[in-house]
Amino acid sequence: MAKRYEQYCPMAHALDLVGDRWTLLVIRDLMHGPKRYTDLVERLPGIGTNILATRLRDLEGHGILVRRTLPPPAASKVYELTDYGRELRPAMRELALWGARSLGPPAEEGELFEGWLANAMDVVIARLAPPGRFEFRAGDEIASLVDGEVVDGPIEDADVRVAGDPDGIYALFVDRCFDLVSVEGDQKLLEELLEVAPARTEVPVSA
Amino acid sequence: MAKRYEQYCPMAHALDLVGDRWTLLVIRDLMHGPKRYTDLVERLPGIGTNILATRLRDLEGHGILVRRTLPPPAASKVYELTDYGRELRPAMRELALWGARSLGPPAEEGELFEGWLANAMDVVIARLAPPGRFEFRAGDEIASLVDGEVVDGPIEDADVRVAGDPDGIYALFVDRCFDLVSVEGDQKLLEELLEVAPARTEVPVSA
DNA sequence: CCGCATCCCCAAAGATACTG
DNA sequence: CAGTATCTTTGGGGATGCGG
Repeated sequence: MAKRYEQYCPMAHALDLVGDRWTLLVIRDLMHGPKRYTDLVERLPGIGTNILATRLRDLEGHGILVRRTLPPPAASKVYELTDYGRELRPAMRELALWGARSLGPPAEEGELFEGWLANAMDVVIARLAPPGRFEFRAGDEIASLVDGEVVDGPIEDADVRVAGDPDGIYALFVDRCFDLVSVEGDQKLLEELLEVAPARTEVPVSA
Repeated sequence: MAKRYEQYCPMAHALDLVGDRWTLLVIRDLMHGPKRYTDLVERLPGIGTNILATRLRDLEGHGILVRRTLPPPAASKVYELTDYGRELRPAMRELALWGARSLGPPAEEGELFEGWLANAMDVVIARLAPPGRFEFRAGDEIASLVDGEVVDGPIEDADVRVAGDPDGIYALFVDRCFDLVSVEGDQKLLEELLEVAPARTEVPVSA
């Protein structure tokens, strides 16, 4: 995993650090907080344990994450982004925002892995979200937004709670269609939130 | 090059489109205008012609670039980004900006390939550049900035012309040190331009 | 269980040669 | 010039094993 691209270019250099297969997805999963090895395996279908181990070692070597042992009685190891690693957020968000344009609603159940809702919300709405406490449920997934920050799982004292299936949540965010979800709480605030979601745009080929 | 990551996530989807090795570098080289096949080979040291051919075919299939035949007498084929492809610019810029933080000055001559200066300038200064016409020479490379837009090669009627070797240009941009370059024209304007360059920041590991 | 290391196999990448 | 064809090498995916 040493240098691949032997040219003087900031982007080539960035790709030397985080351009390997799976690497950005590992970082994505660590963006919302530290995770254990097996948590990462769950969220990265098909990764192969050796690859994950290699990626984690490389990322640690580059100062992008650190390996930490939780205090007893937990005493398990977690991987956590450094500040340097967290500073990849703007780049990842722009990339995901571009990707979101040609990503339709979830096609098969099999595509949905733990954390998908939080990841999607982080891209679509977390940038300019108005202050407030929002909780979203799409099937089994629950993710929340607290003053512009995405957090995994449910929250207390939500201003708005939205529930639906994945398609319904998709329709809500992308088309601002409320027909397939149930909303509880301050609907005005929800509408305000959806204002900040990027508008749907045409792409040449949806593949 | 079909789908690699089988999960519902905007970033995973983006990486399915442009996450293959070399792909973002190909797009980077097309950002400043259409290029021929062999132009790309020159700018991508070590790519292997078959890989480039594959990447170009995939990118065309995804609507990110088009293959165009120039009108006679040139009649050669060029690859050109579509609007959809050009919209990757913000993502690429953020990524390169992050990469620039741990990229030192050029170490060996062998790292410098055609277009490196334009690529670097695009990242470092083109975002918020003040209006004006700037021309930079670093060794053999010449790139210019016209009202915030990077163009390859020299320009007429430059407000400022800067010349030096790669290290000197690096010192100018990163440390705002004028000692290793020669400046001709409106130095005040140049200083104003350098204001927009991101400040040097510490990174945990420079590797 | 969790956190990997090992092994096997195949697919993709690098290098080179060659052709329309 | 713009690729294709071929060959070799490297790296990834999947299963399994194994110490803590």
